[in-house]
Amino acid sequence: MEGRERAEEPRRALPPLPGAEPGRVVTRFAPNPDSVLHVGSARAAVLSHDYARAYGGKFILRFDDTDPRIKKSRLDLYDAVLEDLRWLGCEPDEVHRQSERLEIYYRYAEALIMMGGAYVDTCPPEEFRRLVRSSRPCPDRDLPPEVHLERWRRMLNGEYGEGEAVLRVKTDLSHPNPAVRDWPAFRIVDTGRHPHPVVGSRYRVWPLYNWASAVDDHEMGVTHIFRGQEHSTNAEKQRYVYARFGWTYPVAIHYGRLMIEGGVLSKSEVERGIREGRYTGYDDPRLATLRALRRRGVLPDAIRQLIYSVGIKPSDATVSWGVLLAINRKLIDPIAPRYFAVLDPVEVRISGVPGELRAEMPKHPQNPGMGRRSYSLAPEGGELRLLIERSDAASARPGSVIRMMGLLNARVTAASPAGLEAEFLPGGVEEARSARAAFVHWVHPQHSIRILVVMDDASRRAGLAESALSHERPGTIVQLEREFFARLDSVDPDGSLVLYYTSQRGSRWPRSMTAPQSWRSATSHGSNGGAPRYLSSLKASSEPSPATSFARRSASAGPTMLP
RNA sequence: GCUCCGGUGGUGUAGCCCGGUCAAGCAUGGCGGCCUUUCGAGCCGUCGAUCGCGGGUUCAAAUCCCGCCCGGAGCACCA
Repeated sequence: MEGRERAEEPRRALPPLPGAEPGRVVTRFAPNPDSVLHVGSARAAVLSHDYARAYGGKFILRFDDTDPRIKKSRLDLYDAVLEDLRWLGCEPDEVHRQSERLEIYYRYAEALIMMGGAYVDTCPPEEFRRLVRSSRPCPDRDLPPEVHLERWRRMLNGEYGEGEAVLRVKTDLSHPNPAVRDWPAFRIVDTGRHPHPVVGSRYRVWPLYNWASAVDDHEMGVTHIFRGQEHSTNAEKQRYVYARFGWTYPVAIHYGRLMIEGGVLSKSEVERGIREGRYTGYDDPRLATLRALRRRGVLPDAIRQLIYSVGIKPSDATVSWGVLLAINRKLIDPIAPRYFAVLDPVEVRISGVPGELRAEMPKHPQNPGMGRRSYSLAPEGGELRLLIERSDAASARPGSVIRMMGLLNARVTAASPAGLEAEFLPGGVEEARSARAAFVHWVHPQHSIRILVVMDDASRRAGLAESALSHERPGTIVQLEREFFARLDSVDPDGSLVLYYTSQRGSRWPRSMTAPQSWRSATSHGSNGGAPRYLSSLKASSEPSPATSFARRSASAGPTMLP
């Protein structure tokens, strides 16, 4: 692992962990369940989990839910976080909630008070701040431990109101960083008015982050801590507690923020946006939450590889969607079955079709084991009507040859904004090649279903896809050939199959900068300028309501878990 | 303001500790080409950084030293 060989591949493995002994590594992921996980939080989770596994150690999930008031936890989010974590492949060995461990924090507090290492401060906050800024003690500081023990009991008994007393850890009043000087360990919360979602109003004295964290990391035998660099002064604060008790502080590794360019990530912005209805939920495709990425068809391993490649340095990193999606494409390409879909359809009328034609295409060109999709298409009066993409039709010229992939070749005889007329040409792929034909995908009206694609900017595009698509399970990531990857999601109330856009090659943010011109016309309601009557009279499918069977499977399948 | 931390192509990252083989590797992106029944997938090629700026040490600096500039984080009875 050492040596100075050049990296020729993106990092696929973790660098060695400082101070790690095989079998003795304990890590923890400590979120506050006040929102769902996003790519940034995934960084701590993945590193903590993967290092624990790499060294045969233990990975603990600990909910840091000790603020019943400002960063209030929500009961439903404890489960949501665990679900996100499992999806990421980070199954915890133990799960704890700090709100259920208050007695433990109290015990250590008492011990420290008796050692003279902590005191109950009854100075008004402003007064304390004024004193400590000039390195002077609050008068309470030098009272004997017995007095503070007594005050501590009174705190617990509810004899002080909110803000009237706080337990502080004695550190160093001349520490260069005022925040480190005698930092607070416990404060009083009126849980009658602000009940905690787990323990209600059972406790009034609540530990602050540094106390609960310090005690738990020791109690749980944590050896390595991964967290954002905003916690680096906290490590410094906690070292005072460890020194007093004679404990060894874990190896703390701080890293910078990980953001996705243009992806909304801030907890408060996510919460506010959802509340105000600007986002459809935690899984709105514009968000960089894990749930949004999952719904879009981003695999957990893509996120993991991204985190590995960004590494563990303390500076912030803003990666583009392109990088994440490119990693993801490499993973989904081998497993995504191929289907035809036309989002902005125009009609092609092909005359001279000799008889019934059979289209048969592999679901995956490199993986025959995935099966095939096939359709028998009967011409009416020698004429076959197909739908193709408007942009494809626009580049066809009378006289040119067009290849309906997997089906037939035809020579274009007339082209207009309403569509194409063409005449059947015998021959297959070879003939099409030598005629320099344009290879295009198509949909037959009688063998199609309606689809609705939720794009990465949350707009919706309606279209048609070949009917076999309806036999795929929800959660499957497919490639709509020559267009993009998308994840099968659900069935819309109007019967359309709903897909979430995953990505296409070269996609950047904002995508509209690079989108083909044909996309501009179709934004939210699925334009169909060329064949409106045709589309509206279209039957959803010739097959026995595939949408319904899809819906049934969809309902029983539960949350989508990809292999 | 104070305390930490960081600055390599558009973006992310490797190298910096142990100076030369680094006018700098990889990925993404742009461009061009190829492709076995069919794909905006894949493959190949190519474009793009004198390594924040200035000075110093040295035969030699992205790598060591000093100064400056820029950016981030922290400075809560939040986590």
